[in-house]
Amino acid sequence: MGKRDTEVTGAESPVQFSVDRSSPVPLYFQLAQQLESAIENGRLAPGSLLGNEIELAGRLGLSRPTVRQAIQSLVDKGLLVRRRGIGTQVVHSQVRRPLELSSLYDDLEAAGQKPATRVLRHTTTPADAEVAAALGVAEGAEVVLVERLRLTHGEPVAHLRNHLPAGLLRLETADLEETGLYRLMRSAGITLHSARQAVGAKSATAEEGERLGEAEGAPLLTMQRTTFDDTGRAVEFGTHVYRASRYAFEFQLLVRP
Amino acid sequence: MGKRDTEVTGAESPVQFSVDRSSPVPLYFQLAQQLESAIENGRLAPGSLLGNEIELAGRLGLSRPTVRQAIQSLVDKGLLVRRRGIGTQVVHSQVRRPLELSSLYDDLEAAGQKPATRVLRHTTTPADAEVAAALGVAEGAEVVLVERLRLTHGEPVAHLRNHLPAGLLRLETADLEETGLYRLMRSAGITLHSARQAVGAKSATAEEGERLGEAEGAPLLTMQRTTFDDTGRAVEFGTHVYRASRYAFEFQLLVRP
DNA sequence: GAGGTCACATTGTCCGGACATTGGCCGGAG
DNA sequence: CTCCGGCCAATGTCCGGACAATGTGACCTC
Repeated sequence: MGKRDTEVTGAESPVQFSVDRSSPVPLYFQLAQQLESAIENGRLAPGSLLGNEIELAGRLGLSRPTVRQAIQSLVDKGLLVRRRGIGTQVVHSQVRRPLELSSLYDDLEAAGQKPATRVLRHTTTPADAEVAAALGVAEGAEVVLVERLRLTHGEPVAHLRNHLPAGLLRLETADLEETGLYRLMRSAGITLHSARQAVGAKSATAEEGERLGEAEGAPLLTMQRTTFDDTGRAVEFGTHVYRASRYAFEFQLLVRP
Repeated sequence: MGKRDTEVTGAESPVQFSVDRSSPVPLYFQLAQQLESAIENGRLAPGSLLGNEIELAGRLGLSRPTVRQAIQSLVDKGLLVRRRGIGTQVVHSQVRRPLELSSLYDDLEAAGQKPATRVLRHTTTPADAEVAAALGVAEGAEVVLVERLRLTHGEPVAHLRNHLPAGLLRLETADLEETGLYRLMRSAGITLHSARQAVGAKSATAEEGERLGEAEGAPLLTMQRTTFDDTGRAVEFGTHVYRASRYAFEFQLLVRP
């Protein structure tokens, strides 16, 4: 019950949308999802107009604010562009997902690389000045230190060194071997909010080369990251080193209007 | 005329807001700006509640949707966090600007580095397969090629190699020496929309070392970027190389909820 | 005293309407 | 033929209200 159908661009490929008022999913979200999938499937051709908001609302039995909210969420994602006096059209560029706060583990898994993790160290240690500043704890305070080697197909990809505030969550070495740190934090009820990153490059020292299977002096990609939860608390400080021959950061970014 | 004042957190430091209905600036935007500056100045303490939307609207003489729009824009920026049943509070982390589609020129200028540019090449050339694919033109089609050396304090920082579709804009070598490419494109009426980037590392070849003032084999940071305007057209394809000893990418990213 | 239950506060969702602003189209004037 | 002005379509802004969903805290019961 409570369904309404409609279409846009009545020309060649009429795309149908419908909302279910009995669903607990917000109406604007239902519409946004359907629009997004229609765009990804190509049922909504790139560059095509979306039809004016008022009529679209009328056909769906929704109000204009609700339709606008759905459209706006896709504009924020970069899938649509609004032009006053013209209409709303589908952006026709290869939009990958914009830069997310993703873990290396998820990145590799999404690429079908079957990541594996070897935990090299998992202890507590006094925070040095750098770690203390990043995590917002006193210098010398005990923090959790995790050092991991991330591999794909048995080959090392990166060396990950992370510091976490003590008592933030119960970390099990076995879990660390199984999945990524971010997933463990999320499933512990921590809401990741933002991160500050710095990406650079360096030459491998003898020790780093040994660890990663590269020659001394080989180019390495470095990343330092501090992650905050939604209360502003620093929940993680990481210093990571990637083999440049095996990994590069790829991402899409949008211009904030 | 048409001003209304109010405050939040009537406790110690009453923060005043006011909107000017005679201004052409949207009301929600006025409020958002005032909230943002209050947060940056610390007049709105990190972690403090913002007071409920209905009362805030009433005091300002605005409707709740308008107030919500202002708050929402700051939530999107990562400055505020909403919690249903609780209220809206100020995030208390050092929020720098999130990753923007900025040019190296702007980055350096913002850091007070007084960037200089030396144009090494500025011609047209047939597109090879890689450039043609990135720009969406036919292989062999004529495209504009610009090679620049970016310096600060007389020292090279990066070597920038850019390809642009022919006829996109009139590029003057003199302008390129004066400012960044993105600024020139924007002032030519091009609306930058999104970019796809890949960041990696490599060792300097003899030629690269020569150009950048580094030894052969020195670590370099590489970036490839394709930029699109709001119609989805590729407007620029760049292959850049940075001295790792002088430059690193720093940015903040937000979790998309 | 401990536990659960209920009221309250606050944000989330949604509606229907009104007017302003902008960009393109078309017709008329020069 | 060109240029200018006005009309039209579409999004932008704003209002006032209504009900739902969700944490918090106090109250009540056991």
